[in-house]
Amino acid sequence: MGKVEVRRARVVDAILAAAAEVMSEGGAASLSLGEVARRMGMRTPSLYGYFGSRAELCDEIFRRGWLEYGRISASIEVTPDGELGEELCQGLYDSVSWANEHRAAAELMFWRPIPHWEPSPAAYGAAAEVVSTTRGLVGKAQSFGLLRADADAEEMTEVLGVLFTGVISQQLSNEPGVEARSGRTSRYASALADMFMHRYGTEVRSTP
Amino acid sequence: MGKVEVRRARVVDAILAAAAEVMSEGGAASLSLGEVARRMGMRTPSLYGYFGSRAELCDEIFRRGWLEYGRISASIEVTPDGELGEELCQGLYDSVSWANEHRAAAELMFWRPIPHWEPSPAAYGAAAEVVSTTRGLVGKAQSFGLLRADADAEEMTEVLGVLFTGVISQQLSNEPGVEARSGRTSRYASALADMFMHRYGTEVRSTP
DNA sequence: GTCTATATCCTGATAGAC
DNA sequence: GTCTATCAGGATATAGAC
Repeated sequence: MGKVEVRRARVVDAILAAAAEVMSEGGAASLSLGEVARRMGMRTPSLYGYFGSRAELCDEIFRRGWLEYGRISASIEVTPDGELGEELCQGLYDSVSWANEHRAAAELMFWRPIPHWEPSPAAYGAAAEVVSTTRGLVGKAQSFGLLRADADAEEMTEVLGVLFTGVISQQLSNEPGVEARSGRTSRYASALADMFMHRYGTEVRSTP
Repeated sequence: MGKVEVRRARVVDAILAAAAEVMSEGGAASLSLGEVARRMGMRTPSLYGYFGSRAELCDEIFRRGWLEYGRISASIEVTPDGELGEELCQGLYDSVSWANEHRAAAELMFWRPIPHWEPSPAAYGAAAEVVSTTRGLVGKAQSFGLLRADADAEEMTEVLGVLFTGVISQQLSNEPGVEARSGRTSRYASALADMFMHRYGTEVRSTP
């Protein structure tokens, strides 16, 4: 990659960061190119040298958001003798924390806050990849005997999707910015993980 | 209530209906008073005779939304010999259907799509009431022996909140308008209900 | 109660000079 | 690449006549 491309990529990063900052403050729909340019010390038309439109900018935030969020999913360690329930609980916490710290991306990823905008098929691919990764982890857990072999892997993946979407949505709408471990999440994260493992796990565990 | 009040209430209803229509089409944040007035055959300033501001209009849609949605929660029948799992599954379907048919209200209720708007404390009371109703149903189910008496009622209520928020969010963001029974919801509604009952129910049931 | 007229400010996007 | 200038339109909200 040549020097110009590096420099260009850096400007793109800066634009995305400024845009995310604006959206985090006033909600995703409050994104305005004028405000982004202002914070960067540029004029609005200059932004069009890097993005074709406001929608393309949203697309890129959405795409990178799923890319980064995917690392959280992937960081759930599935090992033969690990405590899957605790890993899952940790994953819920991490997701909520991530959504707090990346509100702009999270709103675009889990809601549909921008009038007349929806992610392009290309951007949507990044989201699909995360689902696919999750599906892989479920299969792995099954092969290790941590999750019931007779349960439908697709079903478990969908159920996990609902749980993660649920906690993130509640966090963003009810107490944005409140740290996961001190907020409402702490009241149900472990309960959700327990419930999932109780239904789909193989271990018989005592329940209070 | 005098004739003028009746007439006034009817106009208020019509404004709310028009506003909901606009928001349903382009997303909640696409609400514009000009467009509302246009559809009603009025001028924008006339709306200010009924609502003090755009925010107040959102507040009222939010408040009425929770009021109406509360009827779905309340319609989950908890009877001593009823099948609670099936009632819960039906409740999930009904919620998704309701969210589809009342997209404007649902977006305001479960997301935070309008820049710089958040529900007033008064409007939020309607939401709290629904949680309280749910909590009551959980207690009732416990007293009937349908849910474990040794489980925390608050915890179960919170868990249910996450499940309902999760399915509604996924519906609104992934396939708005698609009927619940023919969409993705059909792939996990019963699985979620099963999972909840498996963990918190008293019956021992065979699981495939 | 509803209107016209207006204040004030914002938006995304483009043309073309430098 | 970035700028100035501008287009064409939108928004919420208010003042005051009828």
